[in-house]
Amino acid sequence: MDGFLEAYNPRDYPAVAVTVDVVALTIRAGRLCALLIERGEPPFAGQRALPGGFVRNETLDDAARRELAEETGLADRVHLEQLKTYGDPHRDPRMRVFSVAYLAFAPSLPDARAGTDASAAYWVPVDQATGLAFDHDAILADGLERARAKLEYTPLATAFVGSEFTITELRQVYAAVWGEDLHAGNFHRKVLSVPGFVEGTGQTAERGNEKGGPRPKIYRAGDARLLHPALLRPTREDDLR
Amino acid sequence: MDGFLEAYNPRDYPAVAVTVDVVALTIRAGRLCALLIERGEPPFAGQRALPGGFVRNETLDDAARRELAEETGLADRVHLEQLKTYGDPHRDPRMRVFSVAYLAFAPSLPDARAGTDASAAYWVPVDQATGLAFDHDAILADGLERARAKLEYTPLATAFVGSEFTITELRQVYAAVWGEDLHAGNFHRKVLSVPGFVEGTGQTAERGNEKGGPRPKIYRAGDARLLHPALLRPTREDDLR
DNA sequence: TTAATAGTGTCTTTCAGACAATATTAT
DNA sequence: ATAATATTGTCTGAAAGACACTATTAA
Repeated sequence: MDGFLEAYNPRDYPAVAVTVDVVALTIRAGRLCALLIERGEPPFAGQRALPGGFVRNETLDDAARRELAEETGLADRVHLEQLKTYGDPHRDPRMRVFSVAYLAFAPSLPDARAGTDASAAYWVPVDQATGLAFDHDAILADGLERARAKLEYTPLATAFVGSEFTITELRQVYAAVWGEDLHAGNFHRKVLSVPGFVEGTGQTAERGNEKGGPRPKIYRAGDARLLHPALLRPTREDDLR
Repeated sequence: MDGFLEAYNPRDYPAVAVTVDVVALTIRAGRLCALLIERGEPPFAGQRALPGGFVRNETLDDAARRELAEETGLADRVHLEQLKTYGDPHRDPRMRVFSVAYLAFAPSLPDARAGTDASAAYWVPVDQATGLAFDHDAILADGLERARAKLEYTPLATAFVGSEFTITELRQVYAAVWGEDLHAGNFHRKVLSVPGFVEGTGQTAERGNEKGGPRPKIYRAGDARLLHPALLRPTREDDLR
């Protein structure tokens, strides 16, 4: 960082731009979905991409929150964290663009709306979110891996459900994000045994499951920031080497 | 990302710069140390800072590796990963500068050398690495927390030692990074029980410890990319809420 | 009545951590 | 000889995962 700025004249260098792109995830109908926009202009016109935009005179966090709000309306109640920065020289064919990617967890939301720039915005199941513009396939993949890992040792699964929820809803979040079913009984006991993960409301749901069964108890998110002990994914040997 | 670039003229916007800054960590004499440079020019002249520099026509990873090599000579055998990007509007008083921070783990190295820009470069114990220029105190703190967490579930402690090492050396890495001693017997058994963490060489050290004791066996890093089960830090209750 | 679910109980295996024991080596 | 260390052994309690069981509710 030293030296160059003293002699730095912006006009001497090729222009660079900095954007934020957001991997926004939610769960709809039991499936993990990502927010995508449809590009109206070249390059990649007509192709899908992650929502994002130019960073203005604001912090990076604020830029990400603003972009997300433009597409979803909702920026409160959404967990947002920085993911990674992508800056390969030719990731954008027009000029050098650095993209600071963010990861967002949203509860089930009304349909997305088109932002100011995008011609359309909608939630897409992540296994169908392929062929994205730029390097957005890779960004999405990194976001998914981060999300899967974060469910293990943080209570962020609660960011995918409403402020009040049942243990079964929470389990369905894990199942959707990890892509595999969890044993209902063991999951139930585990969640209740982790201090601060959830706290009871004393209330019970109006009805049981559509297919029958007792009315479940209703919980709120607790005050834990980390799960201890963690809720580990079933291990796949291949991931380790 | 959509829209603005079509109408984007660099001359219409305040210039921005993108740099990389590196949190390079090593262990010297049993203490965790960070690489710092001394700034020669204002702002923050004479103050210490993280090594870093302007991103050229190269990937971000390459930029970080180049900057690190300028200060340490050594870029091989160094683990390097992206940490986080810092872009608050006024983090640099002169202009808008986005810094992509990297985290590096190096084995014990010869003294650092001054890079092209810096007037001096040296390893400083992390508890004495305070009062840095810009927002580098915060970047260093984020890097340390990442390093501490990574030792738990990855074999990256081996990046701090030579290619051949003893279990005791590995334990001293954990002790230095986590800032607390570990029980020698339990640590020993634990490391050997995690598949792929270390593999024996069949060799034994020339001598035992200076103060006596048997000659320890010598190990190499194994092929695991993740530790399973993980080697968890002693829990501090406060960290959880 | 039937079938599915919420929630609890039990058992086995694994693992972390405390502590002890033994053999080996530098001084 | 002494003292420190490397390595292994033993024990206890926590926790994960498999499985079984009960009570409750929708259809």
